[in-house]
Amino acid sequence: MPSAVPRYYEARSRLTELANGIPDGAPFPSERELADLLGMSRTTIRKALDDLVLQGKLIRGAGRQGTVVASRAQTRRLSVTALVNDLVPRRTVSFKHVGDTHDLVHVEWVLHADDDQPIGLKSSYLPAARFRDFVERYDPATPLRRFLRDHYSIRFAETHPWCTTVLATPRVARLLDTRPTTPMMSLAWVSRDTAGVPVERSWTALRGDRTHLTMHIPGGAE
Amino acid sequence: MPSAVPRYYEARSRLTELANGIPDGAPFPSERELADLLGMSRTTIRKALDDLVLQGKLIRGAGRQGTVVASRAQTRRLSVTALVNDLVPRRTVSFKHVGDTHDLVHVEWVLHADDDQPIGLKSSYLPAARFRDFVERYDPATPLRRFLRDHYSIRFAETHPWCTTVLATPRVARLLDTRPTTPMMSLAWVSRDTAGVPVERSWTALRGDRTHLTMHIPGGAE
DNA sequence: CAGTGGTCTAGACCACTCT
DNA sequence: GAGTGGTCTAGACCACTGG
Repeated sequence: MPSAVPRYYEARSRLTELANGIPDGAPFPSERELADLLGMSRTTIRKALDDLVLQGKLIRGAGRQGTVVASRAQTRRLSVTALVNDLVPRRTVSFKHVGDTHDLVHVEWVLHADDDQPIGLKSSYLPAARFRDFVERYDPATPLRRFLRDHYSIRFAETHPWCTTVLATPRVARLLDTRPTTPMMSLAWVSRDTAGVPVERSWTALRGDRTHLTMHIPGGAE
Repeated sequence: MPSAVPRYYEARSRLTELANGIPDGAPFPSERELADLLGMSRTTIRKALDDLVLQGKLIRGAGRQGTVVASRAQTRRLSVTALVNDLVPRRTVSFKHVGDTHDLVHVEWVLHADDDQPIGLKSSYLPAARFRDFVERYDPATPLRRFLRDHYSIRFAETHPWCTTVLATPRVARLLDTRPTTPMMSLAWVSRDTAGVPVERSWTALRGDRTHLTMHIPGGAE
């Protein structure tokens, strides 16, 4: 544990102030300029910038685009219940049988914010034996659980999703147009029918810097 | 966007395999050894190691301690409902009046896993005017909302917590014995009484690599 | 083409901890 | 004292994007 405050902490503070004084969407000084300005190496500046990017304050662009101050209020509020029950994604990534013996159906969606920015990835697995013709019959514009209820008469028991943080894998990062080490929220669950049999297993990765996950706790008792 | 796969991705894959082959708690090779072994610079190795540390697979120790493979199953399942309603933390950090005019009471707890590792920080604010003598009367071993119900006859309406990811601030990192840029889950809520008046505002930061937040979605309808 | 961010190297010094 | 992780530097090359 270092006793003195690292230089990139100081850099981070000063760059945060700097970013706050620059309008949303306006260009941020280049890394080489900042290194010169603060009298630090570009490596140290980059370490400080990494934090601001992870916080969602800055957006780095490729090539001549440079770094830009992020627009505020890009975060989307997303309800856990809606995510599990009746989410309608805008784009389907894949849709096929998987598994060594083709015993699972896999559906994958990219979730978008209102401004069309990709903010998450949802992946669901179903047992193929129980849902014959699923691939042919399913319309991705229908919420998955509603479809299962209406076309396969599934009645769902209560669900217990769990949430944690993960780092974006290279594949997820590519699909969501973000960097491979962006912290993300991971929300996973197993849907069971009223008999307790697993019906669907899903896993969702959400960009932590763009998403607020909302939930519900009943009042009254206790 | 680079076309070729960066070397630290390859390093990360190989180091992940390496870590999986080493027993929990056993020492990991030093960064200089690994740089030599994989034929990469220590900087590149460190970048790969950073990811494994953030994932919770490795733990870095100071001085001669070196890097160590983390023990599995250190993650704690924590229910959102329990966190809001009847959490009993093991240690209280502070407990005082705050605000410019001393109009708020602030209580802060460190949350521990079963093995005494700190995994989170909970911070609650109450209006001092409504809860006179709170500081004198409150016993931190009692769940906050139960105390408010029993001693101030508060009846709570439903609560809507929201969750997102944040980076640990230096202060939080120090309290939780982690590094200042560790990704954490942030869970916040406002408790209201049945009249809709805000009673308590709370904010919880949880180590993402040590915590699974569980929630509940009713079955049946829809 | 010039300038950007992304990656990578080979050094260096420090505070720290174990033996 | 020896070796560790934490920090920092001054360079370098690359793929990419805009004018």
